[in-house]
Amino acid sequence: MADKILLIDGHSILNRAFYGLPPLTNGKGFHTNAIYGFITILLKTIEEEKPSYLTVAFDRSEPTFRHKMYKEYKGTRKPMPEELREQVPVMKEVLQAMGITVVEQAGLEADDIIGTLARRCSSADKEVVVLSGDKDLLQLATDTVKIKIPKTSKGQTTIEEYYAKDVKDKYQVTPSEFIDVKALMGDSSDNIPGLPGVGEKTATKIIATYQSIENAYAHRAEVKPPRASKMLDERYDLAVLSKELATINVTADFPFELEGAKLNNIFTEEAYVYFQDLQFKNLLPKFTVAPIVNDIAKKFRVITDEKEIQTALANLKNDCFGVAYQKDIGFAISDQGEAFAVPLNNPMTEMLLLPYFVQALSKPGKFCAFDVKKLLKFHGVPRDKSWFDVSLAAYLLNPLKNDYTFQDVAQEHLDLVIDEQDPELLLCYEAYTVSNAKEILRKKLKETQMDELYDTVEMPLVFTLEDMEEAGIKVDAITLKEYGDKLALGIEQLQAEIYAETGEEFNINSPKQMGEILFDKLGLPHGKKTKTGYSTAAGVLEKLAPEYPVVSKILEYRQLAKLKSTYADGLANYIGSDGRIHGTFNQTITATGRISSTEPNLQNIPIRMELGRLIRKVFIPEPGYTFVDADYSQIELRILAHYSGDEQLISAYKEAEDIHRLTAAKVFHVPFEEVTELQRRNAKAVNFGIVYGISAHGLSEDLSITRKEAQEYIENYFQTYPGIKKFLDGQVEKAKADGYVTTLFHRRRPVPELKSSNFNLRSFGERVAMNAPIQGTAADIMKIAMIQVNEAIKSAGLKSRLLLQVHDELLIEAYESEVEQVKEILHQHMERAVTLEVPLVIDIGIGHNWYEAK
DNA sequence: AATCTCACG
DNA sequence: ACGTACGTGAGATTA
Repeated sequence: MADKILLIDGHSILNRAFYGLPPLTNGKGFHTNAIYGFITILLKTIEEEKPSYLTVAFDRSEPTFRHKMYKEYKGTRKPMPEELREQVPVMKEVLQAMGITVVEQAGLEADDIIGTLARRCSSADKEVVVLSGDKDLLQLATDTVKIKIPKTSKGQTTIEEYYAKDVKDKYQVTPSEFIDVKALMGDSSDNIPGLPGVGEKTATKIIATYQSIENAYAHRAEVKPPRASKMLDERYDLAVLSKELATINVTADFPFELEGAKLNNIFTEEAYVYFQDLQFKNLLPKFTVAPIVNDIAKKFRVITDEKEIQTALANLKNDCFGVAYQKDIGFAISDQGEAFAVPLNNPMTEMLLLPYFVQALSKPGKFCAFDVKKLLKFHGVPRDKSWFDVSLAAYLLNPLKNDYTFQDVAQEHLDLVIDEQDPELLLCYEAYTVSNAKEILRKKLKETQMDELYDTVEMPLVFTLEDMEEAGIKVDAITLKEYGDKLALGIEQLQAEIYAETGEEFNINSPKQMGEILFDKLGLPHGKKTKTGYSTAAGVLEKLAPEYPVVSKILEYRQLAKLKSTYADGLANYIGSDGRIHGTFNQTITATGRISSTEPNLQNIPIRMELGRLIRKVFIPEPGYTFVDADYSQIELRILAHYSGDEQLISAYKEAEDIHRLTAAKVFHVPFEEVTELQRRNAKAVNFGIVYGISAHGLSEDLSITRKEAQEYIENYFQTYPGIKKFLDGQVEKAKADGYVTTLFHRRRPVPELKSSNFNLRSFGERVAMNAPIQGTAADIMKIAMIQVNEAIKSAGLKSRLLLQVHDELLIEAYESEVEQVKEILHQHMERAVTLEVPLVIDIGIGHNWYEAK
């Protein structure tokens, strides 16, 4: 069989991959989706075709002859999005690292290179396969030149294959006639003018009949329809030019050595480095050559003998240890570049193993770990020593990641790729990574001015959160059950009524079924559509409720169903044997620096609606204790007032004036005393909107007013408080210039969206830049307050305990005789956590359950 | 696994 | 001409 050569149209495949895949980035924020898609399709095609030679052709960035021609007609092309542009040079480097020849030539487009190579190779008796995303290349098809075009439909990629006869079958014309068809119909994306009024159908018919533009012109009088006949006669010049533009040059002059394109092993060491950097983890196993000699693992040991464990522990040097513990696996300790693991196995049970772990942690010295809070849960692990939590440092340096793993830290900060399957060695790697990453992370924290934030806020907070998780909150299981039963009754009742009124039994929890019943069957006017069907969101249904009583019942059903599934039933599952719920507070989740709460989420317990709010009655203190609840009054607006330096706002807060009323008076130009309820409510919404990064659309949606009115509110607001406008604009400017914004305590929030070519994403980035410093500073202040409140309670030897944080609120289970002292501590440390231009104020509530206390 | 909906600050 | 308020987590349905 003749040798086969595969020719790839680089830009068109890269383009397809870019638009066909969701945005992917490596840890450094570099986009990788186009390269990934290209490599995937490249591997698939090599697998299918098994070519002996391979070449990828790219356009050069300089304008080519044909580009110059279009410019006279259509101006410039749409620019390539930045997210794709940055991938092009790297794509070429990756191909070169894989030993694949890349051809690009000034003055030639990739099409011309491929056309010429296809012609030369098939003359040299080679089989030729062309891979392109562009069907223009079909003009190159012959009996021995095959064109492959990937097509994506319904998420499935299939590759269509065309020899000359397949082109004829599908398009009714031969490959060379295909040029004339395209020339007649034109192609706006390629800036080929074509003949006005001639589309695909007409063009195909003309060429199928006359074989070429020239022959059609010779018979122009007979050409049908008359419109085309006329155009051919009058604008033949346009047709000729179009044909020139549409024709791929197959006789271009450029050097090419076939032997240089020989396809060898593409999984080279050089390529491995690129794949690591791009984080194509699933492709790494394809590399069979041991790419990088990894001698770190040589320093790892697995110890099972108890005597040896003793010896290893005794031999630890006292400086800085890395420690790791994995449930059901064991623990590992790293010391000065070495590491050993003590696995859990028969006969080493957890009971026997834990004391060794605690013994190791009780040695003098400093300790690094990936999740210190988790380690503190083990009985006997000392807290009063120097801990360094690597996950927190990694989070501060980039708070946008979905999860934090020590493998990612090793790759990003130590340039070490860990591809280890053995669980015990993996544990050694973790211990090794955390001990070795400490210094570099400290250095980076210092460089970003976040070392103080780390040392005085994030790291100490670990202990506060662990105290809170250990304390848990008592829940009255019996009352919770009764509450659930009551909801179940209501749900049953409403369900029956909804079925009766719609005349059908369906799953009310299914938005799909509900949409069909409401909008198709009953013909109610539908509002927004989602990508899968009608929207049945509360906002849409509320607009219909006054006119259609059944919709109100659906809304009520939804409310009850939510309360039952998420809260009544949901919370019951988390009540422990001590009658308390011990949730988890997460410190490395949010982009802004807030903490989050999971398993269960205790930060979204209902309060806004009375029926939901009742559930707070099941959260109760121990006998002899009382709840003391403290929340910051308008902390975000106060931070905004501080940042803006606006004298009116600052003095209003100093005088404890009603800020929403003041805003209403200014924005609506009425005397302070004459502000109506509605005006105050609207002004409050504007104040909220400002904190979120105001947009006229968002505000109009929230207030059910027109965009124009919302725009006027906003303009009046900025006129009233010019300092706020200046501050918000400044944040957006800073984010554009630096790529991030910061809080009062130097916490960073990167804003990569501002670089996007997508308008919506960019607008989102602007709102983020305005909101993050405010929300983040509030989070910082609350964290500082929590640490201080918790410490003050403990150092005063009180029995009272901090239980929950809900962003601007702290809940304390206070021993009854300590209530006054606790209130004093809360005032002291929450209101004085930081000194701003405006006072910080808290409101305190007291009660025998959370409902009463708030 | 993705989508929709809805609970909170 | 476009389309969203900022930040979260959980349950139910559907693909």
